[in-house]
Amino acid sequence: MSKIAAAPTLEDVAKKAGVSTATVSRCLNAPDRVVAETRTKVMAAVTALGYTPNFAARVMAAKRTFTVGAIIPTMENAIFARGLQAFQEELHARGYTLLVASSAYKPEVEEEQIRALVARGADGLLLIGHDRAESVYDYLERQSVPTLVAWSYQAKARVPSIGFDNRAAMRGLTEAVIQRGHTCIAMVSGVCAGNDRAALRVAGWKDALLENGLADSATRIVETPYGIEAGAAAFANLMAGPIKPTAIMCGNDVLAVGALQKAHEMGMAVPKDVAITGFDDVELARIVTPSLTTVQVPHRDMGIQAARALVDMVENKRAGTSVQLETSIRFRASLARNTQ
Amino acid sequence: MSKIAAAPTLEDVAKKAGVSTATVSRCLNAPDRVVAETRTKVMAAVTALGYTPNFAARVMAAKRTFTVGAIIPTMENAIFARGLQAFQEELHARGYTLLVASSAYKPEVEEEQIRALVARGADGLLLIGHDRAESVYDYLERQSVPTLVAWSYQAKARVPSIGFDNRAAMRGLTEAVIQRGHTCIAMVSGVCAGNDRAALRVAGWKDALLENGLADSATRIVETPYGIEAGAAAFANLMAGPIKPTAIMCGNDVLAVGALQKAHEMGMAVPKDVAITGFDDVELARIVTPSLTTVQVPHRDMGIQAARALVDMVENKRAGTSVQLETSIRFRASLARNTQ
DNA sequence: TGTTAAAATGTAAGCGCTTGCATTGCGCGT
DNA sequence: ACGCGCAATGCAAGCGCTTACATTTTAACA
Repeated sequence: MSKIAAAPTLEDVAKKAGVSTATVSRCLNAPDRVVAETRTKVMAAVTALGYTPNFAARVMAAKRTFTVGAIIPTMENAIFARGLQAFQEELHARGYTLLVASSAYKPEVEEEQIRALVARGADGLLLIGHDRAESVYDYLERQSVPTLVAWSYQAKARVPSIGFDNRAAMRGLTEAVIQRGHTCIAMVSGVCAGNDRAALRVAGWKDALLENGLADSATRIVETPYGIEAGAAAFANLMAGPIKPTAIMCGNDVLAVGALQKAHEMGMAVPKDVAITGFDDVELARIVTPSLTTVQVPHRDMGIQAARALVDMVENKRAGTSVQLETSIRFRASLARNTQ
Repeated sequence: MSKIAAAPTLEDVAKKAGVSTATVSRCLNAPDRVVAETRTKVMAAVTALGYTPNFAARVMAAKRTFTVGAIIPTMENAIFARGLQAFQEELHARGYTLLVASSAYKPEVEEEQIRALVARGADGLLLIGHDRAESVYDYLERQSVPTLVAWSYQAKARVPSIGFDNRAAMRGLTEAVIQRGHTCIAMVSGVCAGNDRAALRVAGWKDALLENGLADSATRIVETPYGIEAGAAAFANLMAGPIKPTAIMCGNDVLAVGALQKAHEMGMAVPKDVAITGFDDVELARIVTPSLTTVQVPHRDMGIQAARALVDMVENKRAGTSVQLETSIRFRASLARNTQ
């Protein structure tokens, strides 16, 4: 008659190995503080019982989880995947586990996720972008959870960040478009509220337009939620007016792909009839036809540096310093070499 | 002089509200067991202190986490994203949190992740596909963690599954290709070891070939890791021989997109020179040019049903029953309507 | 061989919460 | 006005682990 087999505990292992629970614990966490012979006995008991330490108990006792949390706006598309992958690999190499949650671009969901991750004892947190309620930062401070921002660099922000200058990057790309002879340059932006990346990209686009005397272009902007369909709709919207832009710059690659699709559907040739650009350089940008001119972001490098910085903040209780990374433009088929 | 503000605990709240910790706990977990006046006091204290319950402590005491874990082979591409999204939405609606980990298609990583999730107290687990070491199932049984498999349906398997018949689906698609007049039909498969979906898709492809007297085609198969590049290389590989297949069927859409790219690069027209098919019907399949003929999988439905089934298993300690879902073929441009 | 310090191990006090059970307080019937 | 039953609250025992401190063992030295 087998009794209900509750998962074995440290104590079970200790009993089986004929030692104290403290010794078993040390065996697992600091093997060199235990003599080889004992260690062997204990390990045998662990294996025999199929013991797995209870994480919650360990956390409670040790007040460390070796877990860091990341909250990203979306998992549906690959924008954050590559960087996050690198982040998690680097974390893993340093003995940390990554927990990921997604906020669906909703501030209130993000806040909920932050609390969930903190409650779960995350030793540190990675957030995307700076733009969120001050109260969130207050909370994080009170809970003293080291926090780092990625995908956006802002020197004077409340928490350190590892990222790039979204504004300058977008300005650079816009200048390139202008150089190609375009004068009517519209923009499809993601939702800017609560999203500094989106807002800064719009700002960069405007910067370039104004500097080049294209102020009238600067009103031709549509803001739309994230998604291919949304990008398509926005494109149609911009093309509906009497004056059709000759270039459509999108706040991210996903929107740009939508625009590309819609252009195709509407029988407009890209880049002949209209040039289209994206931002992020996700894998998709190379795959679509025509391939997409976009801003290349150092995803992996960002992920790795973020991991290092965050672990440093966690382990040495240091404040953490911001790092600005460089972006570059990837010229591809969706923007003509020369319009004129 | 402010002392180091440790995060507030239940006791702090209790003290501030002038009640016992038990009352505060009940306020949070069973508000109706506490009289309104007290509840107000307690809630005020909670807010004032910015209290967040310590999850680990709660888990230890209650032995329930209201968390379920899912381990998917990859996050890099969208194959599992849609289904997982639905899974998590349904879970959320039922008061559960989803923790996701990815195994990079490596069995040993998967096992590690399973242990990590179990140690973290996951009340239930969602795994992709049935094919893994028996010892893993032994472990799960001993820890008595309800487990469900998705993306593959196998009635006689050790744990219940919500999925579809990969073999029959692939056979159906292959038959459609044969009907189009193709006789030299090669396959690019994902790695089959430890991946029943991949293996079953290959089996389905072979079934159709053999039934239609195309046995010689059945040797024209390349197995390759997951990824667009890998798909491209596999395509080139298959086209390198003296006899060029007129149709290339891929084990998933990502490989198919790679094949598509390579065909383009090699100057082969799709579907005129070579037809290409995928499997999964991810968003990408509609976006590439030409769009991809593929097997549509009921991602969202699968996710929702999986969530319901798993929660049922967790809450009612029921064994859980398997459900088979239907797939259908999405005919698109990459497979000619009629070759002859 | 006796001392003593260092190494190995054991003891037991929590970590912050939930919950069974004991206690208190209240409204009601008589 | 009294006792009853039930609702509201408090008390305190863990949950499984880590770790400071106490104790025992070992080994090294005179």
